[in-house]
Amino acid sequence: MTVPDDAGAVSLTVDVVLLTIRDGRLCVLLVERGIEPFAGTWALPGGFVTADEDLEAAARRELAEETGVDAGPVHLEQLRTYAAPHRDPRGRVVTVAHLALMPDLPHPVAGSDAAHARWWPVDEVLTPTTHGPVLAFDHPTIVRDGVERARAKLEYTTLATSFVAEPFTLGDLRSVYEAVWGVDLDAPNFRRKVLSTPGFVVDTGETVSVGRGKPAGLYHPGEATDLHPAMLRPEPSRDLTRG
Amino acid sequence: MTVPDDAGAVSLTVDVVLLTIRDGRLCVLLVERGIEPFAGTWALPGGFVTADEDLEAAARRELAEETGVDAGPVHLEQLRTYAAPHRDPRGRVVTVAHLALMPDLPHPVAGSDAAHARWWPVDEVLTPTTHGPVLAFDHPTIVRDGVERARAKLEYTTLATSFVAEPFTLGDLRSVYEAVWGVDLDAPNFRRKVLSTPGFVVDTGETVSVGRGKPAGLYHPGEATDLHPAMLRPEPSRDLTRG
DNA sequence: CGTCCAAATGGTCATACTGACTCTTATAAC
DNA sequence: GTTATAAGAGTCAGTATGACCATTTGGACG
Repeated sequence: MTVPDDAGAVSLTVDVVLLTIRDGRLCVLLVERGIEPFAGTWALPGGFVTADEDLEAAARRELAEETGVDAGPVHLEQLRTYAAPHRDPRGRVVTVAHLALMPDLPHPVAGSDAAHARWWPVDEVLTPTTHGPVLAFDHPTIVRDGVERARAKLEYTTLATSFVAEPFTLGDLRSVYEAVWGVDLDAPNFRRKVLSTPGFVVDTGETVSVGRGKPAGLYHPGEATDLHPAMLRPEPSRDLTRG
Repeated sequence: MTVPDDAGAVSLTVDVVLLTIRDGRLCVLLVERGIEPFAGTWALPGGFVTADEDLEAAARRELAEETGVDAGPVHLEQLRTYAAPHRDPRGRVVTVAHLALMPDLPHPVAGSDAAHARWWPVDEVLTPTTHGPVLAFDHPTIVRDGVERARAKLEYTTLATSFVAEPFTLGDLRSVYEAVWGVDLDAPNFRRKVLSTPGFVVDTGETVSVGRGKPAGLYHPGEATDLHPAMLRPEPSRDLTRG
């Protein structure tokens, strides 16, 4: 009782849209390809799924191997599967894209295989520019879908906390929304919304002072995962391509 | 420049969670398996993706072949990919599950291969009962995910119209929400919400009278796809397993 | 044929949430 | 010490919602 060799035969890969926020801009991690096809262009970290490995394990392994990112602390979820017949010139390659979010830690983009990994602002990736990267395969579509998923999930989940290191201030958290959505949010209203959502954040009781301004309270992520009602996303006042 | 035969080699299938509403209950279409593995149990319609076919085409083809459903009018979207290493005893079979919604038309569950297709109320599928079906593979999980996706999308999209034949009354549309969510909605408030959302429905100007009660206005689906703000889902008052 | 019923439709009102805004406080930079 | 900056506290009007009540209308029923 086995599957005929040719029944639905494909090569299966995972790719990871790893997002973080650097200098107030939403950024995606890309790896420069050293081999054909698409040598010299930039691709999402990813690779073939091995024989006895599930998808999430494959995604975390590839993340570690190709970019030196310890996938332990990052949020990882399945995004979508891309299977257009000729998306890969080598043959029928189907990829299960994943979305990963992490804070802007002193990023270990320095591993062995990871020498060619780099953070790119998503606006430079999504809008073709002279100084932006050229993407391999259908990765522009995948990046776009990943970013849109992230934008949507900030509305109705507490996932924004995945973008900041602990502990964080409400200003840090607000900066996440502003960077991902490309809008400016009213600080008092944002504060009211976050604090009125049970379990969104937990007050540590401590404060920090960063440069000018009144010291800010420090928080940890709470137990809540969903926002009811949702955080409303204003129309993009800033240019969304600034990501 | 090809992929080594063994690199990420899997068999790829599509499966479809086709939902409709019959007699006020949310139902899923299942097919009785005639062959091993899982002969005699019930499975989602689906099958292997052919060499030059994309996923959506495969899903529509399988729906037509296995259940006689003309996939033209049904809403179809990718749901999630399931790839646990031993989910299929025949080998490494990965399935891309899809979610499909259709109105309760005089359903053509009568095609050739489709002789073994049947609608099952989702509550009988999700909660093991003596008279409910036994599902093959990891299809219980897939059905659960599909139903949860449908419930969620009714909140923030106009997808409920995919469950009703045109033209429809606001009572028909409200019944969709009530069946999928397992709640009772206030008719005047529901009406206000739907009519105040531009492009949710389009008034035909005609009315119908069905049995008792004041004749109801008839509507077509509008151009809108998203609901802002969302339709709020009350806590399940009715038992959700009645789904 | 008249009455009753059920469902659609048309409203009201209190409450919750949001967006826009002002004001105060506390710290670092100058 | 003064000022710039950001956090934090609070106000107020507009909107959306949930819970109701009232009216309309055609078929069902006697």
